[in-house]
Amino acid sequence: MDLAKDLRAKGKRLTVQRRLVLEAVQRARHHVTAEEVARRVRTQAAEIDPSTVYRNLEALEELGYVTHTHLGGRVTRWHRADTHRHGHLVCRVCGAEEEVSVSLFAPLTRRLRTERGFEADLAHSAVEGICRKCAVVQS
Amino acid sequence: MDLAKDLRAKGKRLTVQRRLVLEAVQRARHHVTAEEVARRVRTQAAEIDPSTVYRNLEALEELGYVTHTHLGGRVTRWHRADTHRHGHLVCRVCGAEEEVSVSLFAPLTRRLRTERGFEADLAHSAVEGICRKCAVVQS
DNA sequence: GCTGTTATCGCAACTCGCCGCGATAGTGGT
DNA sequence: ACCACTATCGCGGCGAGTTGCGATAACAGC
Repeated sequence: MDLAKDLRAKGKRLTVQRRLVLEAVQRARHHVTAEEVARRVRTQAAEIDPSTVYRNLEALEELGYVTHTHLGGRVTRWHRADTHRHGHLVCRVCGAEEEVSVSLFAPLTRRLRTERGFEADLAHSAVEGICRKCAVVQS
Repeated sequence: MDLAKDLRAKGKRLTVQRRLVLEAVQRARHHVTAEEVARRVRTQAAEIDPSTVYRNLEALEELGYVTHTHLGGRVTRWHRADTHRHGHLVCRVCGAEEEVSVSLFAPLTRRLRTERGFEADLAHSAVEGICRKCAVVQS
């Protein structure tokens, strides 16, 4: 697929900065914060402003290349859009993150759709709680 | 119940600022942001610093008087702790908020506990998605 | 290629939430 | 009442993320 052509078809342009931001997210093995993307990008090209990184992450999400997830409540993580969808469990005590299959959320999603007409995206926000390890310690 | 006595028993003090922050949250009909609390408080007492509001909300939460919920991912809302527990649905398109009974989350909570040993607090974070009204418009 | 249009960039400044520090003022003990 | 102790306060400043604006450069049309 031709990235430049795809972008142009949507009235967007392929800039050096945009390409580097996209590559940084795609190369990342796991989820990364915007700040991590900015750091990675700067090792490649001298002076790319943080605001440019934020704007490009937003633009690339709109175009369907990347997505973001809210972990905890304050932290936002970005990852490529073509990997399998999954939910997140975040421990409030130790901060550990676990991934869970979205199929676990399916019954709730279905119920919210039929009972409230609400199309939930449970993969977008993490589920906060206390993980097994910390639950033992606390009690 | 004697607020001052209750606080003292926990090694905390009852200051003017703390009382005003608590009252502001309790008087609020719905959930309020820290900034709204700060504004309400300032109409009562001249100069209360925003940082004082943040610290007091935190302290009051620790003491069990208030709780907070992450809506959307960026916004944090506070409310009194003695009302019934409930979950939140937030529409990504129009921003509308709906409350839902926590009982809807019970099956998922149970499943996460038995299968992953994870004690989820689904009332703490909002579920993002698209509400009935916006779903119709979009399609 | 050359040129006009305008998406995007870098910069500066701003907001929100948070933290460290010295000053202030609740609180328990005399 | 007064004093010592220390939780809490106001202030200044930091970090992440956002926004407005003039400058730059990607793209389309000739």
